[in-house]
Amino acid sequence: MFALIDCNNFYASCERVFRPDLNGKPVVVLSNNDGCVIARSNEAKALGIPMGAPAFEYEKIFKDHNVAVFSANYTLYGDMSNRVMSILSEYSPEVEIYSIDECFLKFDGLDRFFNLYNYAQEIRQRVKKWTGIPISIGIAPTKALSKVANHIAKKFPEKTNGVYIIDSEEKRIKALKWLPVEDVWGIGPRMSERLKNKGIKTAYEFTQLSDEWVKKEFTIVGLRLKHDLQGILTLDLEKQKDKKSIATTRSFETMYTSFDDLRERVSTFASLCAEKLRRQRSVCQSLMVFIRTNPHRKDLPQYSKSIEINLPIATNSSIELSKFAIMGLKMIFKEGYHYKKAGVITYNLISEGCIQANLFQEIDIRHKKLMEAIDKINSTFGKNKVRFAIQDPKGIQKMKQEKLSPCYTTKLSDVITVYV
DNA sequence: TCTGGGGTCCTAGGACCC
DNA sequence: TCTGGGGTCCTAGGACCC
Repeated sequence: MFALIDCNNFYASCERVFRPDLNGKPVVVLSNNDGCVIARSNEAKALGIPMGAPAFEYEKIFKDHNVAVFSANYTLYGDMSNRVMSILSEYSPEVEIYSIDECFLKFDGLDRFFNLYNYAQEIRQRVKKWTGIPISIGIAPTKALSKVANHIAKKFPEKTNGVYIIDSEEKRIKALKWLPVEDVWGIGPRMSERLKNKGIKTAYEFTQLSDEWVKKEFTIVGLRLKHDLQGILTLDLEKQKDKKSIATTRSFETMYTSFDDLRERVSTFASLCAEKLRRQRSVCQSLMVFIRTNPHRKDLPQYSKSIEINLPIATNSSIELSKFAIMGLKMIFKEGYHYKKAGVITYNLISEGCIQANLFQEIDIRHKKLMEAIDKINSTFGKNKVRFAIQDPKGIQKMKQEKLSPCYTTKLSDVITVYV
């Protein structure tokens, strides 16, 4: 059996852990630049605030209903996620961390010794007690079905007490007949539209289609999903693998028109990518730089361009990546536009130990030591303590984050104070 | 005025090989 | 009358996830 554990309204719940006064009240978390709503407490959902809603369109609702609004605090969410995952890992040797707030556990043979429902309730209580984060658990013979079970647990919290198990054919069919096809994991807007055109409305009807048709229309991906939903074990736990691409992209709070401003951003993004590469001990062989104007500003001329660069020698040096990213920027930058977003994406990643030398260029071995020193200093004394002169010279805030909460769990000066 | 960021996998088709 | 057969690799684009 597989269990899918999912944190309820994760980012909103993280904020609430340290603000218990917000329990029972609507809470939303906004994306970078305080742009869109990316997490909502149940109370906020009940107010009709949709996922991805532009914040400025909902300001009145926020105000009228006293909604607690937060800027995304990824440092906090990342740390809380680690805490939750480490607790979950104690309940099974086979774990797949699927996203920041979701985790699959494999319960092989566990049902011979434990009552799975009680076992799952114990997990829920421990995670809640040790971290303050509420979770839901779905258990079923396959991954796709555990997703379905989780959906049910979340939809009917009173009836299920946050745990639902699909352990019989009757329950499987009942669940699939209840689940709208667009809510199936792996069926997105395109697929569900095509299914609806064919008259398919529920997950169950999807599983009644012929293998040939599903494969023809939705490739092997769709077919695997169909089988998994039928209870045929198709999707297994996946091992934590190195990332195949690493990106740093941002929208700006204001629009930039000068090359120098973009150069600062792009070199900072390249350095951030380099840091992430070093953390996973990878080097990249290629990078892409893109810049674009604000597509929502129909009144302004639009421009969007990207360029890919193959590096002569694979690297994770901030200096090298920054140099090539700026080189790319020079080739695509055009005067006269208001730029709103830029990014650097590194790909064709290989392991640090497998760098292929280049006949015409030597690897500067000094970079490796320098990067090690920089990473060490920054991890000991705090982010960005050492950075390149080209980056962020005045330390200007480049993102709108007006409602940022403290880093309660990762910064000593932000630790919560308790008055007795 | 104000609209996020970071990933994965699969396929078709072109270019190339012998 | 009437143009072989069997491969690999790469890339762009599309779909999906959170």
